[in-house]
Amino acid sequence: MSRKQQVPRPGSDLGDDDTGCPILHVDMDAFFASVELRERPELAGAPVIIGAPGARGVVLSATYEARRFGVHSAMPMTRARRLCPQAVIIPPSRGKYTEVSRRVMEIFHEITPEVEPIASDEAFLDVAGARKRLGRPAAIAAMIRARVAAEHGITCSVGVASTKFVAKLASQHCKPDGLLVVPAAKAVEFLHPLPVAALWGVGERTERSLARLGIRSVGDLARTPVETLRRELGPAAGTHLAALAWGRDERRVTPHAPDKSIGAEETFVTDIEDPVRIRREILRLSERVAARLRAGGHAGRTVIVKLRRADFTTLSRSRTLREPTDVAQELYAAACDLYAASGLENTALRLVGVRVENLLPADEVARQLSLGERESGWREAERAMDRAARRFGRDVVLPASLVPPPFDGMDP
DNA sequence: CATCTTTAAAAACAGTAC
DNA sequence: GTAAGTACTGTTTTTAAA
Repeated sequence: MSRKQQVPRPGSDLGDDDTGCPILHVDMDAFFASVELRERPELAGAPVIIGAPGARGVVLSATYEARRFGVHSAMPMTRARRLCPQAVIIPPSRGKYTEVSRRVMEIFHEITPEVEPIASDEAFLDVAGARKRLGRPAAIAAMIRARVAAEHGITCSVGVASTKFVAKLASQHCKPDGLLVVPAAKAVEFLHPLPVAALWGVGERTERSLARLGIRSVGDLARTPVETLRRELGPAAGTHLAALAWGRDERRVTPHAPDKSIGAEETFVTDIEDPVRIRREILRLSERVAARLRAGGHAGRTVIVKLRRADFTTLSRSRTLREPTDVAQELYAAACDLYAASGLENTALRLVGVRVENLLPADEVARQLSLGERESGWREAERAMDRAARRFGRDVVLPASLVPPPFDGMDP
């Protein structure tokens, strides 16, 4: 669900020679909206927006009919409604999209194990090894599109190229419901007319930096000395973009990289100033993060608290623990200290978040702890909570401070 | 003894992606 | 008057160690 604007269609025909183009980028079209439309066929052809209908939400997905009004992903819902008042608004059903995503990815895995998911609605495939069994890359791409449409009732677009980022640009270019091969020999010709913002990694800020240098197209970028780019954008980004501008991209398709951090955050319906309530939210988030750490067999050493003021300015504070943990109470303790030290205990906040980095396998922690140090007992308590939650459902097991007060008819 | 240098790790932040 | 949630990479700054 890229929020970048569609670029104009290519002026020239690139041909369809897929020799040396083993990389596929598959991207569902308006994914969440398309999934919803399967159950609401009467809405086909209508502007539909997926997003929380209440306050403070953003657009998660929009049909092409809605996009014609200027609506796009990540846009504040209030603005989207104003741009397109007649749009049908559907609240998101995360689980549904995850399930469709999983099954679409299964199709990819039938083709090759070389699948790199980028998000629930897109993935890279390296089909070099499937050549003998399934045919040329372009044929495989067409087969994927046909199967996804037939088996799941949604359309997708596929880019075929010799490198990841050109494949990605190709799928963007032919969307929706398209297939585009960018022959290896035509990559530069394809790239140079594109606006720099089309490149993966060039967002709003980078685009503005480049515009100050008079760089608007990828061709402009290619003609700019690497030194200039490195100075302006930093060594890493400068070097990287200079290579991309000439179609050079060494990155391989790499399946399932393990998580490097796990976190949870939430924006309040209305801003909260009361530190007691903030701490209660921090506890909730700590519970969620710890449960996910344990479910994945991780423990983490660095706890990060994210705080966003009413005016949207955001700060983060972090602390590295002596020992990694997967225990909510320990995350909570560290997070509360960080919150207290932030000096924002009497400031209205619109968002808090808790995140854990420096992950490692939890069994190593257990082994280390058995060599001497003893722990608080919270770990076992929380493991018991995990088990109870699996038996009886989430939300039946809560820390006392998160149990809603009983309604006795007297409390307002 | 105090200070300077280099390196490493941690912390804070910025930017980007979907 | 708007602006989710989750996660990654890279940069700058700070702190610690050597």
